[in-house]
Amino acid sequence: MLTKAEKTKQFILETAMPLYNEKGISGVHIDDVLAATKLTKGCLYGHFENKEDLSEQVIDLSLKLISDKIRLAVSKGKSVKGKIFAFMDFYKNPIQTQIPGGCPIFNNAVESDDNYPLVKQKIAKIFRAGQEELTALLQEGIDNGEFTSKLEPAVFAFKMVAAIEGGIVMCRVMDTAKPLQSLIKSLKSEIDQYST
Amino acid sequence: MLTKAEKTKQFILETAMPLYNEKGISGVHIDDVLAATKLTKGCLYGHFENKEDLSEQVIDLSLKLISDKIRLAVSKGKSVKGKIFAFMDFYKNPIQTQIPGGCPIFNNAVESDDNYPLVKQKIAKIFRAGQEELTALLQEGIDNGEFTSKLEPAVFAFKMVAAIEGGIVMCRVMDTAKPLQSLIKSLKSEIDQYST
DNA sequence: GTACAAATATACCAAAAAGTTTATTTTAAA
DNA sequence: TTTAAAATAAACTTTTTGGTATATTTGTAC
Repeated sequence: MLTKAEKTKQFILETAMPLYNEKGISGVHIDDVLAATKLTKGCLYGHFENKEDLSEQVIDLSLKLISDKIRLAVSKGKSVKGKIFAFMDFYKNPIQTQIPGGCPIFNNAVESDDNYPLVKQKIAKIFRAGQEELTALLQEGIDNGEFTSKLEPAVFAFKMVAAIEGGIVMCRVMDTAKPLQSLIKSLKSEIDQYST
Repeated sequence: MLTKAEKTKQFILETAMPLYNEKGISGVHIDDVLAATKLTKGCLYGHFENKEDLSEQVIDLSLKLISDKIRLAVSKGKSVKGKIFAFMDFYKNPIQTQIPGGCPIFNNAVESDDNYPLVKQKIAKIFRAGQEELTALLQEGIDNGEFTSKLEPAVFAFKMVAAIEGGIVMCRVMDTAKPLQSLIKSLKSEIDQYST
């Protein structure tokens, strides 16, 4: 069981998470976190060394959370095609995202690439691992006969993730989920064309 | 001819542009702009009311600049297909972007969607106009017989922009241009499949 | 039930960042 | 060529933000 201190720390991290996802690292101030948690400075600094420490742990948590959820969603698919479709469906709603503010992987990617090399490296690792897993999954689909060998696993994996992540941002800005939903339909029908 | 004051203002805007594109609105400080321009506060505040004023004008300039460049690139295409390919090729290098730091439309989209409603609305307008133009262009290709009517203009327009913009971010974080280049190749071959 | 950990309240400090002021110097427009 | 505009230098103010300190209160683990 979690001790009071551990619970409070978790609470801070979870409460700060959407703030960071919405405002970005340089957009979040300690006072924002205090206001959101209704805790005092003394308490917060009892759990975190400084803002950098807090930021790092918040981001780590949001990245872990989203990664776990994606993996879980994908694992529910019965076939390779089912898993790929589950991946796409995971991103169906770009307005109400799992963590408010959009996809934390992508948001952090944009903010970190020129400013936070450590975060950037973490995101790069996630993207690379994700691409490898999706590529391997698609390859498995070819190997087990679900897809024709015309499907290029690495190319499709990249196109799918790039289009969905890009689509989320565009939809969020335009305040409509429709284009992303059409996009997912289109990606699915691409997959269907490669299906045997 | 531009007066000295106008030249200086332009110089400030142009010098600040890559800073804003790399660090974002909340990541840029007046001192950063002063350091980059080697001008003094007195001078800068002689040309801009405050940081908000500066930020707005810098962003407006970067959005105008990139929009103009895209339009120019597209206009060089001889056919509809040529224009679409020119659009894709415009984004061929995600590491060395037109304005250092990636695509300003997209960067601002990510930062503004939860924080800067005015910027968000400007970006939304650009996305909507861009989608309309690309959709119309693709429709023109169907109408003039370049493409088969199997091509869905609006869906493809969205997929193309979303995938390219998402691909830029992913490539920048992973420090490689290759996946985006493969993606563009793949989008071109999609177009070729719809070509008559 | 109490002792210790956790959190509060409050005040404070330091640094960063935004913005102002003014006297002086430079420079380019008329 | 001279005068008005533009830029500098430098000091200063204000506000915001991050962080510290401590005495006191609350709450919970044992």
